[in-house]
Amino acid sequence: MTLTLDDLASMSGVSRATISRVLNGGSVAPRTRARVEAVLAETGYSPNRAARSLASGRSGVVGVVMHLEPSLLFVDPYFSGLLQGMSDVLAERATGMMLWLGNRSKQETLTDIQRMGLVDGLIVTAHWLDDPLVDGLLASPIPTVLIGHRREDHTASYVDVDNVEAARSVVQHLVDTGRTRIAHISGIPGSVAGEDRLVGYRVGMADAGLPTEGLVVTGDFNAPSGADAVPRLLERGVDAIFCANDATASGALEALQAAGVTVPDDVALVGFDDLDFASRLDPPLTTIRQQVPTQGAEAARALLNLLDTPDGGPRRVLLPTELVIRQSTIGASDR
Amino acid sequence: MTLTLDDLASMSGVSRATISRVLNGGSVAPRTRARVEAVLAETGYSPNRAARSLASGRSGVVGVVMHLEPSLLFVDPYFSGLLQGMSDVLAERATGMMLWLGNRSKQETLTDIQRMGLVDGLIVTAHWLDDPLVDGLLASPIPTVLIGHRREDHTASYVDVDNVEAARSVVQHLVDTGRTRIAHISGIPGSVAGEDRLVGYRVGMADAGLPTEGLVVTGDFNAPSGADAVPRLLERGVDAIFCANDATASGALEALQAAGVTVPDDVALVGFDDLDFASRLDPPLTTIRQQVPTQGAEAARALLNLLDTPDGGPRRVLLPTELVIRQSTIGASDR
DNA sequence: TTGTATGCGTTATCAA
DNA sequence: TTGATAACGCATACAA
Repeated sequence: MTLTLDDLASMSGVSRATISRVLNGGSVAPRTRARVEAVLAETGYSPNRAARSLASGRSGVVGVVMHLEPSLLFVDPYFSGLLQGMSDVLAERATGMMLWLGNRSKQETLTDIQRMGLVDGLIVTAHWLDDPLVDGLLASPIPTVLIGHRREDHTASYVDVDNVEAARSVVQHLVDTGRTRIAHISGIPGSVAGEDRLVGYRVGMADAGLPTEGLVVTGDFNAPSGADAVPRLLERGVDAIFCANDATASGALEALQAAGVTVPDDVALVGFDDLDFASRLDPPLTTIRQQVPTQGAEAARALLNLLDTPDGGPRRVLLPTELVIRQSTIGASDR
Repeated sequence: MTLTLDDLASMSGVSRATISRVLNGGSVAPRTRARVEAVLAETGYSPNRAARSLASGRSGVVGVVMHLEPSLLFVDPYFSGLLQGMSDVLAERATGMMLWLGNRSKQETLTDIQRMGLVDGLIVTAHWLDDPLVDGLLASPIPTVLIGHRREDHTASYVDVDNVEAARSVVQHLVDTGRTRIAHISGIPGSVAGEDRLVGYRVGMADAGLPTEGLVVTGDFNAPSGADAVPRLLERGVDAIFCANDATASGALEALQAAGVTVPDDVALVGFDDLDFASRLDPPLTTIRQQVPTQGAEAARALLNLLDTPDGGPRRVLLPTELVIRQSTIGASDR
């Protein structure tokens, strides 16, 4: 039952090459094409991937490298959102997707992918500014699109959200609602998101002519680091805290309330990510919403693009975000 | 720099065929093998996958199909646990893994996989007793291992946890601690886990000579369905509630406490899954722990096994579970 | 527009 | 134990 081009050729009275042209969109006379397509439909033929790869040098499969704790893959909606977006786009082009998770050493992952030799290109999550795995992948000849970016690298293709602009818009919102002592509990130093959001914060503060001395505390994207930072910030006198993500904000919120501070009356609070729980906090959290599936989709598109026209130079996409204003910054009384 | 067997052949002074034998474990004279392996190591040669697939008919890649509700994708550590277990085992055999998620129609997924034609076998999550996608996959010639099982099918290979025995052991624990009016808030009818756990409940009750009339309420694996069931069960007089999963139990717990019922003094409560939050409820929840990564690993092993010896008949693995006893059934006073 | 012929890099079947 | 050599199924340059 496994048909070959030769079978189809004899069935439709044309040569093998013509069938191939019909399949790959070559130029074929309309009548001939119709006849061949009829046979194609009738037989339900589907080409042998291996033979096609061998002859063409392309596999029709792209790799996705997510070097993270596998336990986070489905727990953190971020990664499943990315996968969702990617697979939608790739499916349109009948392109397969292979997934590498980060449960092995980086070097192993790298050689694995190269030895495997069955991907035409890669999409790689790059959440750390400095990551040997990513450096290795970029150095290899495999066309690669990053999700996140490399600060110093202007040759790599990437898709990222505009963390800087998002953070700046948070600060502006706080300034617009009358806050002046605006603190930032940062993400992990060395992480793309952490550093960019910090930069955006500084830009926003500078734009407003506000000081930042003593108002930045280093966090780690987790709730406890948010809670820890609160006492120090209260000592210094703040009327707003912008946290590097929602988890940090939830920890900060708990600590603020434990200290008898009212949000937002005494201190406004902002997160980043708009995870599910953000709207269910009390008060609901003002935060930044990212279109995560869109990020995955754009990365897939960028890669397909790169594969189609290898000489076109790097693709760089910076996606906008959305400020979601809730009661943690404006309260009921401001309305 | 892309080496072929011919290159290696001339470099090591043997024929192409001999190199291939060295690579694939054929019989080669020790001295010859040593010489070839030296060249292999020196050059860092790695075979062309497409050519290998074409000649051998095998791809060295297995597919993983997780056709689940997108909403579950975001909350359930179950799937990442499975992936983790699988990828560990597959990595040992240098076998690649392709992932299909459930964001497209079942029929599309099915034809996709077949047309793609580059997997040697499949691992498929089968959480519904009746699922056209799974039926289609089983009907196809691709060797397939299910996670979960088909009630009527005795030819399919599968890995599942022993839900029936687990549920029976829950009932026995409740009976052993003096409960007699034991209710069950079930999972979704038609789901493998829901139905098997219900069967185990009935078996346990029958073993203990206890009646079940009016004590089973249909739930849907979510917290609200647990909360909804509680008033009805309290009316009928119960001293224990076994919920089909932890989420249902958390809903039930809230409703019980809202009704002024003390857990476990008045009513004992049991869940299933031992998710993170189960131990953090008040009181901590007695539940069933599954070794999810083990399930994934066993599924991968079963599939590799099936690929190695296709005539060996179906592989069936039923994994044991562990009853985790906490204060929601024994309380502090029972100690 | 179509057909012919060759090559892609392995594996596997024969002989030697 | 080893070496020729024929598949494997398709894409593609070239010729017609």
